[in-house]
Amino acid sequence: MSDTRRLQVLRAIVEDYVHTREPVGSRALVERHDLEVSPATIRNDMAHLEEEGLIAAPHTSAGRIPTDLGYRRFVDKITEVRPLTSAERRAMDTLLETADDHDAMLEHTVRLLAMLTNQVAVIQHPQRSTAKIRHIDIVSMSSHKALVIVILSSGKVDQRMVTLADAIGDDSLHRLAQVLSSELHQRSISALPLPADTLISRVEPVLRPSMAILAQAVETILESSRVDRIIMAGTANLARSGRDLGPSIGPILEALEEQVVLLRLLTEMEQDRRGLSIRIGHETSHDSLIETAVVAAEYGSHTGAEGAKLGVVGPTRMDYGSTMSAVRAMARYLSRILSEG
Amino acid sequence: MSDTRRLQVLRAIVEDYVHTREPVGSRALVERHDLEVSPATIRNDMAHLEEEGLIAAPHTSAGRIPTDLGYRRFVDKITEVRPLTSAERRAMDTLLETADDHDAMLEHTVRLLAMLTNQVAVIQHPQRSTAKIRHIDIVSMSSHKALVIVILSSGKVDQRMVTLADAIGDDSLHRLAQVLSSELHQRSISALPLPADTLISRVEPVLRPSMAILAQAVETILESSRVDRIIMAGTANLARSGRDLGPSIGPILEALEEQVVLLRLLTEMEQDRRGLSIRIGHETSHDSLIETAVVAAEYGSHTGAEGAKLGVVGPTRMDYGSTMSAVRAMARYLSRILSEG
DNA sequence: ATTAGCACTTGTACTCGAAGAGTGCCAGAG
DNA sequence: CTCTGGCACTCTTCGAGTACAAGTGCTAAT
Repeated sequence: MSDTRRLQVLRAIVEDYVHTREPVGSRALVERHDLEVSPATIRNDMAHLEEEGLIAAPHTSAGRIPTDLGYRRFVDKITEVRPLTSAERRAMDTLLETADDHDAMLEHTVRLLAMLTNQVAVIQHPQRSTAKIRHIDIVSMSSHKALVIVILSSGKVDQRMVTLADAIGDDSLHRLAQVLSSELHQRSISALPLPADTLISRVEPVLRPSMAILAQAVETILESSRVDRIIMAGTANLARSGRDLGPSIGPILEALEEQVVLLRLLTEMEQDRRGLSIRIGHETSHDSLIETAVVAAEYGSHTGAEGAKLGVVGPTRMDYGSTMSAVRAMARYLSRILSEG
Repeated sequence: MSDTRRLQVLRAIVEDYVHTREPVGSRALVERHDLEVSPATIRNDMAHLEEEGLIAAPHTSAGRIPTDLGYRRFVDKITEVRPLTSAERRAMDTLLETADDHDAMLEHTVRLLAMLTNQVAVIQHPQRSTAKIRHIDIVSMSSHKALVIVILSSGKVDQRMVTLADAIGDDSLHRLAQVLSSELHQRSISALPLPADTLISRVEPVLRPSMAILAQAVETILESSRVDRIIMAGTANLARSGRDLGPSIGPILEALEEQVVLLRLLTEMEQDRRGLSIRIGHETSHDSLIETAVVAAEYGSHTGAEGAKLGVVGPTRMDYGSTMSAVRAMARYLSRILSEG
């Protein structure tokens, strides 16, 4: 019992099925690949593979298609990550030039990834739990309204409008900003709650009510800045591969729009030795995603923030080789740019 | 020839078809609506309506369905905008409470609109051509890197990372920010290019190369802040109404992701007397949207910025009455909040 | 202007049968 | 023990044929 040939057969089945989207039979298998044995032999191997739960036959008289488990083994044992083509390299370099601010960077990245893989691409905003406060600004918008702006070490800027207790002049506002900024400088955004009492005691009594409001606003900003968000691109690609995705792509789109689900999934996925995290079919443990696979990789990990991921969501019947390489390359590329910037 | 009855018939056809998604025949028509004439009479009317191009028969022996033109007349002559239900009112009020910053506001709005209408909702970032610069900040990120932050009168905050010509201390950076901020204060963002020479002459020679870079950065920020963007929600709803949208929703999703198309469409749509802009089918003059209709309304127009729109994109076979009312109510509501904030 | 009746058209649903694809198993050869 | 050829069997797919239902357009009568 040639064990290596069985793997070959599995590989051939996955590749053919990914290519043709049709169940693949023993005859076609020996013809398309140069396995130098007869169809009957292949049939025996296929029977074994079926026993192992790696492939399945939709009908008695149809060929076999890989199961989730089959894809899993294919990915684990067989797939080699393909190097990027020069066209893909070039696309990434163009990305660098058009990189504007932090958010635009992520957006361009996710779009490019969607284009490269022809699938839905997602990217997590970097978790900034290790980020620090770099600066705080307050800008008067009208007599009682002001905009509180918090700048983090990661380069991210968050803002929030507040209504002050009293009409406050620009000078006092400036004073308040200075106190906030110097008191909280370099404070980790995960160190909550803020020392509101200290902050308040640092300013003249007349400013104290407003300072309380401002401190509260900063705290709110920090809290919501720890909430992860996901940017998505290429949902149109879902429709194109709709044939693979069961009856309707509606539930999938819903799951994707419901960022919470995807976020949790991305977070709990662990990287394998190749630096990739892959979930296939039921492994996503989410019913709507039962016919999809997620391929993700961490990026920016050496900048201190840990665990932000990017990846793609596609049908389980996808070209894992090129998807994996695209995702990994993208993650590395983005990491490099972020650490340079 | 009772002309008013023909309109009644058209209305009935549209309503039935929207409701049942099936071609509607003369018999069903007289039964479901209490037109007190016989099917034969209705048939005569239908023949007239067909001549006018308002309805069409998919097959000789099927009922009639409205054409784009039919929907158009229905919308123009017949539909009355329905008042909101109390549940909808309540949902909008909840929205107010969760309104955080400017962007979150728009995002919540578009999500709510998607939920209310069960369709894809879109909202244009307000065109800020009339917005003014309120404040400019510069925050040092590392020895040569700094973050330029521009705060606009609309409350929007834009930022951009720059690499300075020389290592510059916090004091000098602060000085540069002060010059920029005071020189450009209240300047309209559409007044480009900036008076770079004046700005540069205001600082000591040693800072001038960096000032040139900063001025350039501010200009870039202003330029890109004039570029409109679209936020979208509810794409999953597209899939659910997929039956109405022809062979595949792929091209539609693509058109929506391609924001440029939608942006131009929204911009050139003109409001009717009811404060609504509607394009039906071919009126969108975009092939991928041939089976969709766009219902939009301007918001925030009395705050000075003109022409920002929000709306929904759905199948031509939609419930125009409630969609129109939801869109209009949402636009008014958002306008009110924006003018208060 | 409206109505009743009727012939005509056409899509839909269903059945039947033939064709094609692929398997599983068995017996035999290396 | 592994591989192979052969063969019966199963099951889906596809086309043709047919009956049926829905709905129209027309004509003649009111």
